Amino acid sequence: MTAQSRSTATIEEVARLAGVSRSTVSRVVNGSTAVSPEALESVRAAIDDLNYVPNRAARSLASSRTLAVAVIIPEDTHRFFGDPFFAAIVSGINATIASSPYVLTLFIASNDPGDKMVGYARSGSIDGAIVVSHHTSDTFVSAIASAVPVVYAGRPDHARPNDYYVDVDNAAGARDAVEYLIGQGRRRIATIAGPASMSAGVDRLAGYRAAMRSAGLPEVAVEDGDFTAEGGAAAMRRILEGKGKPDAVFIASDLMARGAMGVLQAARVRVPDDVAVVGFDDSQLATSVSPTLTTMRQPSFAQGQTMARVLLGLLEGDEPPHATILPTELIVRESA
Amino acid sequence: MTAQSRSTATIEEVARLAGVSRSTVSRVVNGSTAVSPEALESVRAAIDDLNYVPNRAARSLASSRTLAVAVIIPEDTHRFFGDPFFAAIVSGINATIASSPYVLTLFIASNDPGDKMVGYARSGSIDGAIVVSHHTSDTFVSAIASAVPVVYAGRPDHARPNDYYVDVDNAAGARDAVEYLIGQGRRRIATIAGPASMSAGVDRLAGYRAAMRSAGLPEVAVEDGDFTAEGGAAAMRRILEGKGKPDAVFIASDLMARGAMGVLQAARVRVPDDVAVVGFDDSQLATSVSPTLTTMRQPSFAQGQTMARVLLGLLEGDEPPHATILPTELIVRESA
DNA sequence: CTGAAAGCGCTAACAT
DNA sequence: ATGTTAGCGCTTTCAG
Repeated sequence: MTAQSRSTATIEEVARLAGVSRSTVSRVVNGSTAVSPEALESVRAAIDDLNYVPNRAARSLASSRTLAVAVIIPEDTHRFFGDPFFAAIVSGINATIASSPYVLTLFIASNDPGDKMVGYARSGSIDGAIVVSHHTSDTFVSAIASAVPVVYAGRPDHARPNDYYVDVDNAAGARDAVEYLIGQGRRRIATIAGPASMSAGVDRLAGYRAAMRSAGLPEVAVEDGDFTAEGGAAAMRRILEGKGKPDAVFIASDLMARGAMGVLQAARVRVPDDVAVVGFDDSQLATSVSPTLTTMRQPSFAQGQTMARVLLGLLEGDEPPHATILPTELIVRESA
Repeated sequence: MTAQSRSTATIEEVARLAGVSRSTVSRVVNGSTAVSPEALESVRAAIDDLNYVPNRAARSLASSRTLAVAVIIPEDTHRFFGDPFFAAIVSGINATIASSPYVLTLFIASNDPGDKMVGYARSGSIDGAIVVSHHTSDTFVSAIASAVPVVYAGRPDHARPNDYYVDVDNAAGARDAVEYLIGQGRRRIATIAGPASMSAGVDRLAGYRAAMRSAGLPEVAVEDGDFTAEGGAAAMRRILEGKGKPDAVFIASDLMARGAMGVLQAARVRVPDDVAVVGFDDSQLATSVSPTLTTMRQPSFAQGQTMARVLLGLLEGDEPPHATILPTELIVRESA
């Protein structure tokens, strides 16, 4: 049996059965108020009888809207599924879109030359998109943005004034984390930062610096850990080999923190007794390492929800804020 | 800026610029051979010039195919992202679809009353679907199946003769696992099974029984563990309290095996010295427990690829096999 | 409140 | 090899 053979009733047939015109059926389907109770009733009955579902292509062709939005993830599947950040974000997006008339399609870009996704966006298949990625600089993302309204997760690398994005307050989060360490009496606080090419990396480092500056404390050490466990370990090694022995380290991601804690353990540095450690993300990792990690929680689920809300607003013709910044929250555990 | 304002060129404009008819442009776009080199050239140039992308809705309306397939996951997002099985399956599907002309959209059914997804399938938005779920009995899945060709992951609960599915050889896998234990000299082999409501549970139990029977060994204990860690623990407790002290346990999932091993540990039963344990899945868990788990590996990525291939075949009008069964592989680690 | 009519952008016979 | 001609199923003015 082929797909073609499984045809549904058309609006024409519904109209005939209901004894009205196509227009009236269309009005009922689209919830127009200007329909008499009797017409409404008979149309509804006909729709039920025929099990009618409007053809999406025809509808979209006539109205030039699809009632579909896409989540676009320019990452390979491995990374997508391995990173809890994506899970939380997508769950949030999904939760919000599910209770709207829109349908959500998820697009993972792995192995995709880019053209297929861009073509999809430009072919009028979706009304809008949410782009979730660690590297928003992909050229094809801007090709999509020129075709449909786009909302980004996190501040885009080269954010333009009319971009829309939802970010967590990385700078404030980092500052709070460092201030917590200071409040604990720590004075020689180092940091392991994310890459300068990512806004989260930049902002978290800025937060660290702000906190240190306003407390009048010197920056003991600043090392780049590349947001990976290995990078975090290497950075920690460099810090230990340096002269400024720290009594605390603010580490810009849990993954890097795990790497760093391995190095501390190997060097027989006690956490938190000798060196306190604060991470960032509050991923599952935070509770699976030992000692458990004190870390800044990112509201990723809420971020997803918010992005969806912004996009839906955009599609309704509202004027949502271009930037929405969500607060973070310190989760205190054993490491600091 | 609204979506409507971002219009693309139409086939009409391309035709005019190229100095040919719409039909010729359509032929070029669709790769028909019956086009003269000159026409082909000028059409291509015009397409480039105008940055033309065919409108998907119009195309789909005229041809009644969408060049889109969906992966449908009737699970909540939490479960979807938490279970590595889905990650592997979806990656496999994605890998195969990516190198086809089809576009893949992922549909997670959480919070969905079902109607939206069914409507989507019935509205002619997709040419076919792959259903990946732990519980294939959802009624709305059959509603989808009546609208477009569907391929299932795993044998459906009440498989009908013209269903298409790709499964792993659960029975053979279980038998091999038990035979491995027998080969190790184990004689008093118990099993913790999955629920009788799931084909994987049924088939793995059948495999255990077949192996025991043909070795002439008695079934020491058969307990249901419900495919959860807690269920596995409870089942193990029941086994330990029973009279037939086992020297090995075949456990139908890694998750249950983890629960069971916790109980063994608490009861000071040494693994594998006192009791050997073999799991099923080869999930990440298998290497994160101690001792590491000997387990049957499921080829989930390949299963995804195969399902995609079957679906594409179906859409091409081929007649792929209704059932495809993939072999499993024993991964020997420390627990047996 | 309702119907008639004109497309939306494309494909697919059918001619030529 | 190419153009002409009907639609695909729906929305949307525009009359009435």
